Amino acid sequence: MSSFSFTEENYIKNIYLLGKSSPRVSTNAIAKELNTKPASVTDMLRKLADKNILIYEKYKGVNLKPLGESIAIKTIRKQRLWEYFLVEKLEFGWDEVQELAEQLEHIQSPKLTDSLDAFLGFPNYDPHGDPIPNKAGVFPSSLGKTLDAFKPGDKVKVSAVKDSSPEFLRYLEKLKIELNTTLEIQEVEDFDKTMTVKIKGETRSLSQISCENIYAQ
Amino acid sequence: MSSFSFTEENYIKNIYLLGKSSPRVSTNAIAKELNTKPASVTDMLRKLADKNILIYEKYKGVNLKPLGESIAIKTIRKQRLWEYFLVEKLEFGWDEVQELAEQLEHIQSPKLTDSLDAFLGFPNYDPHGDPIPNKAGVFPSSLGKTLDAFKPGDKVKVSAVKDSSPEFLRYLEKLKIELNTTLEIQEVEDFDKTMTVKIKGETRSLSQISCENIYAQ
DNA sequence: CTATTTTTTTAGGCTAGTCTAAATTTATAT
DNA sequence: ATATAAATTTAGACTAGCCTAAAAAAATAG
Repeated sequence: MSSFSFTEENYIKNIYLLGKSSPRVSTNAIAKELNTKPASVTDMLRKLADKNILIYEKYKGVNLKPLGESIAIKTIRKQRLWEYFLVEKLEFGWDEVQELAEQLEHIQSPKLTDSLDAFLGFPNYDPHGDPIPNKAGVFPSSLGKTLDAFKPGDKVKVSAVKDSSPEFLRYLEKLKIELNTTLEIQEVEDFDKTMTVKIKGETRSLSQISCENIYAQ
Repeated sequence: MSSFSFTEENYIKNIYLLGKSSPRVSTNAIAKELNTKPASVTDMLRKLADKNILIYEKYKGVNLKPLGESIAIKTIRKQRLWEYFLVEKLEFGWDEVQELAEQLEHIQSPKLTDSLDAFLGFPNYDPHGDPIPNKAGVFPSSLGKTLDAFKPGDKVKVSAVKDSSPEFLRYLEKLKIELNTTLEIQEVEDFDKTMTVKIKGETRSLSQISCENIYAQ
């Protein structure tokens, strides 16, 4: 069981996140993200390449290999579970948990992560709305996108909710929206993004806030 | 706000704990406790002496100064709160939390510690029965001993409770026992350690379990 | 297409914390 | 009290991770 240092995990996680928006991650981008100098990044990239974490070609940027991706996802899972814990259980503000979660995410113990997950009720999203991968490394976003990402004419199936408070769930019940309900999107109001949808034959409107809290595909 | 590294905190905590059983803590004892070599310990002792954490005389061992003690107590507080969390909330066995708590105890955030304390209900003892210092660094044992440690004839004043569940508190209320109530211990049953005590003129009996949950001095 | 700017790498050096091996001090046993 | 053993310190070296300054490569502008 090779294990990775605090610092290595941090590099790997951030390379993964930067990789989402650009195919090759540059030395400078990493340095900026981690508040270090490009020279230090080069050193670390060499090291991580040797460890089979990523593919590194001089002057060409890097890409994670499967091993690197899996470490990144595990780290992200830990980070987001801790953020959820801090906000939901310890009553931190969602804006003050970042730094702290970045310390907690590097605690080494698979059992801890999974116990925490269970204790929190297997949340799908952290307080910032970012998806929390499950134990197997699968992101819930593979459950679909939030409703506001669709457009008139789309016919979609409800796959999950983001806000799972009793209030919201009761509201959905009233609208006759449940898991696997089919929605036909008819119109989106330019002004406030209110959506008109057809649910089981009935026409309803959903506020932007509601749409952001319903996943469909 | 000078802050201390993971490693420094660990040294300080262990020196404090070793200091409980011997007046001067030796280099070898520290090395054994931390699984390092005596030579490494010497280096660190020098450094900590320079930082005003402890008094170090070559070949004579060390003693913490007040600053060192306060850091040690804060670290112990964190460790024991995390152990409590892991056992009570995440359902770890009391025998598997040591190593993990030693990682968690070095997370830097006073707010985290106090929020965790509140979330856990301000426990006085960790799962191993070791006392958890409060925010001010006071150990609950300085609140007195549990009632079962006293003997017939003793006249004591209630200073705290260990179990602070609503059930237990309600039971105490019924017995007219509150903070600072004076108890006169009359008799202790050999068989099951039931105590007969006089409370505000009335004679009552307290089971062993109750006695173990009442602090007095 | 060449000159300049930007990005990246190399070279060499720093600190924290660790180690081994050797030297020194203290403790112990006769 | 002195010889031996045990504890401790010193000296010198190592690794991880970081830095600055300078060199090299790639991108960009005219």
